[in-house]
Amino acid sequence: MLSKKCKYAIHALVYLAEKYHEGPVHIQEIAEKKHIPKKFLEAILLELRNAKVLGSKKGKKGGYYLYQKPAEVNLMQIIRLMDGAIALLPCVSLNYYEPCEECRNEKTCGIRDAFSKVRDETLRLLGGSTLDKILKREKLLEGN
Amino acid sequence: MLSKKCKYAIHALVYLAEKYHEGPVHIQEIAEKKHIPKKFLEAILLELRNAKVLGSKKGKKGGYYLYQKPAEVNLMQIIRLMDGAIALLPCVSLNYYEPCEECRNEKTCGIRDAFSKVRDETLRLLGGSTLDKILKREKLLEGN
DNA sequence: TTTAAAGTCTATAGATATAATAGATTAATG
DNA sequence: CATTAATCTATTATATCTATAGACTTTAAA
Repeated sequence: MLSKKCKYAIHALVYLAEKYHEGPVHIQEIAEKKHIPKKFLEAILLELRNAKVLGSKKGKKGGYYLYQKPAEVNLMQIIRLMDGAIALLPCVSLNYYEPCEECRNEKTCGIRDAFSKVRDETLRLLGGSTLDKILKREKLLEGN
Repeated sequence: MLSKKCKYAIHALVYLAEKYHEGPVHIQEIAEKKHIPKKFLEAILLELRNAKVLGSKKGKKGGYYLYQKPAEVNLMQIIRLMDGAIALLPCVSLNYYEPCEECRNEKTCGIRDAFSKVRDETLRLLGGSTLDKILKREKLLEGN
């Protein structure tokens, strides 16, 4: 399960993708529209900014904006930033690999195979899910 | 990420699948062979027993054994029992559904689609991964 | 140049979940 | 009936997640 932090991040980013051409958006506005605790959102947006996903501007007329194009930001990136590994086991994780304590020799472990496949499929699907696709889908669904 | 509890459960079950025709196996033995804290394993096996995945026998010559055949127990079941939902979002979970607080109307939420697909693929792969397949794979890998 | 608005940063509190342990009880075997 | 091993209840420890508080910094507009 994704953490709340991660869900908040996704929703905030979708909102900012919607406002992509409208300059910086206040934390306050995002928090209200997406029902996210403001102070918590603050920390999340800051993290996304440090990861160069968002840009920010201080002072009056300040706020946050997408630093990358909506077509260049996908769910895989966001989840990795917020929650870490996407794989279900550390021993099959690409970005957060750690050896398993239980299975002595990884080479003969019969469990890893299924989890590698799950990881591959998950990365494929989440990697292909960009902010602009999510936004297009919302527009489509709202149209009905 | 799976919890330790869940990983312990999988390893213990694979071990019991290996000993499928050898009668009850002591907790102590499983704990030692798989390097799992005995008391923690106790709780795990008990839960699997209550879920009718394992059977048990008390007293001398007692222990735990697979109640179902190794081909009938798969990773999907085990994970659901130990960790709950397999889906990454509660609003796309089949067994542990809960509405999302952030998105007001689920019908027009553009985020859910990718996560439904991830869920489907994950269930397919984990559901097909049975204890006997895992065991066969281990024998195969050890053979090389 | 002052002031208000808005992001930045550090610290921490509270809640929840995870992981592990202890001890008393019950059941089966020989 | 004594021994062995599972069962059950309770508790502790640790870690992570979620959220909040408050002081500081930057910017833009009055």
